[in-house]
Amino acid sequence: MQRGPTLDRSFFDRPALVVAPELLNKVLVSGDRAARIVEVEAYEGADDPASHAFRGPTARNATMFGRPGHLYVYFTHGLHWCANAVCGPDATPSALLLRAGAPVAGVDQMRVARQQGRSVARHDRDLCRGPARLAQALGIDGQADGADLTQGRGIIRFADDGVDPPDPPGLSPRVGIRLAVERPWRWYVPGDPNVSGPSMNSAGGRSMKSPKADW
DNA sequence: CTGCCGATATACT
DNA sequence: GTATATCGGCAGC
Repeated sequence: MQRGPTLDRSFFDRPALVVAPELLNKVLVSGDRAARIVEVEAYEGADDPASHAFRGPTARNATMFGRPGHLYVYFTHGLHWCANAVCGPDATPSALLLRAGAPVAGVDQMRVARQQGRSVARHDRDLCRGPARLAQALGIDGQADGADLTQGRGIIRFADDGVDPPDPPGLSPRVGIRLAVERPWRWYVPGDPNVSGPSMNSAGGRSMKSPKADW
């Protein structure tokens, strides 16, 4: 499986804005499947109107108010699951939405998991590009909410396989929100084709016609 | 590639 | 009733 140590609690027990760029290029392991995280977004608490935690704890967002290093999984739009890594400080809501990854192991299982009814991911690039796709590809759903990511033997964890975070990382506003859109709290790996949404890259010779604004 | 639209759980007014 | 941290299918370019 994946080489390298499992990220421990001290890694996550810091503000999400600090952890975010360091989490890029770490490997999210779920059973026999793994994806290199190439895009994350930070969400805070009472001062972040775009966050689920903005209005205080509920049954759904309880994990966000819990301990750093756990997985917050929520259901959205009536169909999709999305996964977050809870950050610090302890007992204050703070999390990183895992928005996209590059498949690195268990790709066959990912292809199976991503086939629902008639929908089929036609390119491997579509397996983990997007928060709900990433969760589905890795088999993460509501059962994984609250899982401890820092147990080395846990089913879901982050491995550091020695690939450094990008320097500098890409930075932009968060995707798909209406409030606090001006905050540049989305980090990504420049040039990675698995990044969802706007990214200042054309790695692999992809088009990049009318240059989109990028922070 | 871009844009529109529907599916529909959860939280909220 | 409305809004939402999304996605897939389709139309059109």
